[in-house]
Amino acid sequence: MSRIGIKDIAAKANVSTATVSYVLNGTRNVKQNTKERVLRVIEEMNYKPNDIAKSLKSQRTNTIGVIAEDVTVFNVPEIIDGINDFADRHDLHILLTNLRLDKRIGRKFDQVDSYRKYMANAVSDLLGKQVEGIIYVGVHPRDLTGLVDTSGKPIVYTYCYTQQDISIQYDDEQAAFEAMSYLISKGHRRIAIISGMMDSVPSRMRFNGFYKAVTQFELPFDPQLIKMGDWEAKSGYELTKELLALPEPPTAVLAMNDVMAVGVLRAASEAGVPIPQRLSVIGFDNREFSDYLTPRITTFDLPLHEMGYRAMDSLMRSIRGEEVEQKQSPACRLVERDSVAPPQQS
Amino acid sequence: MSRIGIKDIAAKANVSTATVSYVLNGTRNVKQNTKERVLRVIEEMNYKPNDIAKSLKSQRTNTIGVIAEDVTVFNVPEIIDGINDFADRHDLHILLTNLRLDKRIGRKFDQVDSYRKYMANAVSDLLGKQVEGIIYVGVHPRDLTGLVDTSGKPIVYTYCYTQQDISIQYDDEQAAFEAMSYLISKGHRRIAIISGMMDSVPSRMRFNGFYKAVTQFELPFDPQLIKMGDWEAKSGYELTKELLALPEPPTAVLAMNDVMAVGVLRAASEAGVPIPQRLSVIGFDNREFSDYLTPRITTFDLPLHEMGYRAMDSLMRSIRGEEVEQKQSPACRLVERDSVAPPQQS
DNA sequence: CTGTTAGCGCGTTCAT
DNA sequence: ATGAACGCGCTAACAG
Repeated sequence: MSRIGIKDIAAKANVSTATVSYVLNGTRNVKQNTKERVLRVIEEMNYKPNDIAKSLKSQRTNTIGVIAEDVTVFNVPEIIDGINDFADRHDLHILLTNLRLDKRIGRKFDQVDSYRKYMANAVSDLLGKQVEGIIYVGVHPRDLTGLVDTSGKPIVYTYCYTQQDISIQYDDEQAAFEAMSYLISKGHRRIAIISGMMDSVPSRMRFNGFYKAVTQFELPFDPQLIKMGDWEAKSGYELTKELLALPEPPTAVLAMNDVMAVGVLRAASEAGVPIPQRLSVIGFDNREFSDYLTPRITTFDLPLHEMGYRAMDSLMRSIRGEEVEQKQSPACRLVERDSVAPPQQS
Repeated sequence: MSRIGIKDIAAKANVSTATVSYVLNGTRNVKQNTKERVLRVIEEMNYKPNDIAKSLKSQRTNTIGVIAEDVTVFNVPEIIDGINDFADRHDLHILLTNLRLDKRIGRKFDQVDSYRKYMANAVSDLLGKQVEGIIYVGVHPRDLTGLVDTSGKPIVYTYCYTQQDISIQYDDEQAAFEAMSYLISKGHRRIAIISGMMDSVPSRMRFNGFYKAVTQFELPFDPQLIKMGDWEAKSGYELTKELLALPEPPTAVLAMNDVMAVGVLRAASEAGVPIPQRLSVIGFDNREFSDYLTPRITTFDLPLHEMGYRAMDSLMRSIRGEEVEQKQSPACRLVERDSVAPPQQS
């Protein structure tokens, strides 16, 4: 199946290749007569121009490289969807590199050396393919400064960030503050928090939001209500058992992700503590399952699609040489369900 | 800007471009001396060959087009991960097209005309980019015969199929049969099934597996135990209420997906029927949340990674002109958890 | 055996 | 409306 080229068309239509090119791209006026003839031949021969050759001359590939740390982690597909949404509207193509970090190194993000080479290879491949820019999609918000060298090509980070590039990451602190405000508006004063690990930036930022609410609303600050988890259900379970064993247990728990909220539910159920009547729970991430649990848990939805879309938008602006805001933080959105109620009068 | 080309290297190293090319590709012997000099200059100038130009000449892009019906649907990321796994090992690149069907048309897969144009565009774009083959990743197993024309380029379907191309789809019938065998081995004889909609091929195949077990193990066939759901939790909930209201309710329920199993759990809980003591439940898909529910539900894991990996393997064989099995059906795997127990003696 | 020259792949675009 | 140069790297043919 030797592909038919522009010169086959030119020959059959009795014109030069230049004319065919002009007809195809509307780059210049062509007599209606010949134009139609050319178009007809193109149709007949089912001709498709070769974008590779076109790119070589035009120096444009209309292709963006996307490096995803791991497409199987829950936040990534929605971000890619946002990227595609933008790409569709602007006739851009996506060259996807999946680092498969979760499969290859698990959660050991601190062991940078174990994946630095994957990143370098990915970038190198993408640059070789002449992508016009790169979007880096993390699986865990963290500082990646100095890890990736794109030799000058624009790059935008999302779900992570660096000190010197454009990055898009939702506002952790604001979301935690809003969660607290919501619980407080329902009448809660004794609110516990189950955080992620404190070596994680979002953990600390969400804790800041928590603490800001504590001071701003003048809640009693009780260190016993502050528990450090590890993002997994089991830690939510165990820390909730501790909380419920307190002489004066909290009336509400803010879990920093929905997975740990699962543990909260389990511990409460085992202890015979009904949710939300005696304990309110609020999660984070709006994972699909948060709607399947009993009770359905109130949580925060992440602006993942928007992050992908804005990453593309920012990248394209950057490619065009426009000024782009370095840090963008779209807001999370409260999803009210059944796991929060006013505290019981006692 | 990586404006530097092979001739810049050649100039600086005082050799011809041919020599540089030979050094880079090891296509011919080059004197150790000059080779080192060239390599040094390449290093110094941080030169990266332009794959676009290379592809134009070599007629090979090492790029595979992947068309995903919707990357945000649960089965797709794992399949893509399998595709990437293979691609990594064979130095292939992935040009990803996300049709976004779930967002654009929802579940109305029968309305082919509403998305035929998206498919055609996707294929056309990919062919223009000179991909060496295409993998089509569905979100719902169904027959796509006649929808996609790749003008001769190899294509492999996964999580769906056509009458004339290679396709990889797990074995629905076998899985349903195994689910039944498992329940029967636990002592169940009165087993209900909550199917998906019967206009769906996998529904019918799983039903075949169910029925095969009924006859093979000589179970009483009671049409009241056969319920048709619509894949959503609500239908699982309502149909289970009907089942529990039966004069002689089933001791086990086979739900054709985990989402409907959520409904089963809810209905049982409301009716005060403990699971698994008085009702065993088995799901399908091994969705993440199936491990977070109470009780954790027993289900079937789908070989998604393997499907992606094998799709790539088959595609590459096909590209090389080798004979490839047209239909491949990797097996699903039982995941034993807490929602199945022997039936209560009554 | 090592290195060079020149044409090619495929479409774009300038000068004629 | 056309011929021919061009983009960038590969490679056949040729020279030393």
